[in-house]
Amino acid sequence: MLAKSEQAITNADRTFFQLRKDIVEGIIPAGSKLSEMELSTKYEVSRAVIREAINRLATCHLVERKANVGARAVALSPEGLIQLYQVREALEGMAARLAARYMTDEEIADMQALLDSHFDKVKDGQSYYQEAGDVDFHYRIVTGSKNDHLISVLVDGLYHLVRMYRVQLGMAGPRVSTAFDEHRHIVNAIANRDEELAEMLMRRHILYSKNNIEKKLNHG
Amino acid sequence: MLAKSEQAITNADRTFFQLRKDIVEGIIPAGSKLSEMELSTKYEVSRAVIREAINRLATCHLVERKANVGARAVALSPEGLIQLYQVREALEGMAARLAARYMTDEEIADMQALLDSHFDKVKDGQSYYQEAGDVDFHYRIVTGSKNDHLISVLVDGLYHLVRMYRVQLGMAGPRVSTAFDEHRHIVNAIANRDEELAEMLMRRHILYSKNNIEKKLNHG
DNA sequence: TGGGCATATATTGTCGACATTAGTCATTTT
DNA sequence: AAAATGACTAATGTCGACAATATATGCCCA
Repeated sequence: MLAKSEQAITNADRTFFQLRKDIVEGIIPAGSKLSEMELSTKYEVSRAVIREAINRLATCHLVERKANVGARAVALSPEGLIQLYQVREALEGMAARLAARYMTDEEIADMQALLDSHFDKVKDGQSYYQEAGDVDFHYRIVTGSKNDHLISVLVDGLYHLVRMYRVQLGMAGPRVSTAFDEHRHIVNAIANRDEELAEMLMRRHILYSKNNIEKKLNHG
Repeated sequence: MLAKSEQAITNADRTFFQLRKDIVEGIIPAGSKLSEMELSTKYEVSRAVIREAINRLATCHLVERKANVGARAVALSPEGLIQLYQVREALEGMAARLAARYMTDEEIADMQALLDSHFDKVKDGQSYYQEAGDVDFHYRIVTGSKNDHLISVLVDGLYHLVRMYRVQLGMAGPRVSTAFDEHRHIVNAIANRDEELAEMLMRRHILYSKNNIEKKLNHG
């Protein structure tokens, strides 16, 4: 996996992570109401802690809050998925461009080595590539942009929503080997310091990925 | 001005808006510490309300919070400005593309009328165009994208940081008439439903705008 | 005299109780 | 009978006090 170095210090941190996990994985059903009282007994913390956790989730767009009414876990919808991937395309495209500009030669070499190890696994027929490897790859590109805003919006925000769609729609799909080739091409563009191509390839990659999930959403 | 329909319901809302304004406008100096006790007496609300407001500001990247230590207003830096505009370029470029796809003919006509009225003012030598008109223009494009994530990240997040840089670096600069022409070209591309061109022109527009502020930051 | 450790203080994190608001249901009035 | 109004209930919003943590101060020891 990847070390997101997101370690909980305070109780509110722990509760926030736990709540986020439960929403992303559907333990708390999408669209359901989040009662502060109920959750405070369930997670064995005070209401203030729950409130802070919910507030943080609201800024991640994982829950929607209305004043004096309460908060609900987000509902999944085709429109939401499309909008999500539109933003991903823009931001990760820019991330790839900046990665081609700012990543060190060493970081690029590491990423190439990572892809090689993924290739071995894919070759052996292990197809858990998508969930772990894909995330790892995109994570490295994004952090390689060296842009704190980009990193924050994607890693702290959108990626959890993406995972929520993937988990709750039961993604494991094909597109493993084809996605692998796309990753390889993107890394090559970055290694060549070709910003233009890196951005373009990443945008295409995201578009294909969106179409893939979209297909499942309409059929399943 | 523009009606952001951001109306305060609760005390935490009011305090959040007030605090945000004071940070953006430099009344609370950039980089200074935000003491919860101190602010609770100053704004005449309880610490819980201040805490919630600060938490919200943290997600806007207007303050940085460390557990058990406290929060500080963000510091302005050349790197921060560059990173900010890198994200703007990606997101607003995509917003222009989506606006060309999704805006209604009526919305486009309204925007053209808006530009006409701006043109009259610029022609008369009124140069408060940048602050009010520019914001209004970009706001319409972003909302025209019909993408909630895009709207939220830009309007609730980045734009306040952009304004913070502008205000605290004393922007009023030239680039009024040239920016106006750029706006006109972007609207034309949207009216022609030319997504590709709309995105490209918007990205160029943001780049020029960044270079303009960057120059001031290095000289002033 | 300089560095490390223990104490002291001030700030943040957490909690339970109270105030206020939204939503519901029954009652009343036209 | 339908709509409006009023009280009731259950949730969120707000508060002040207590607990836990980090920083500063001063003491002790090498």
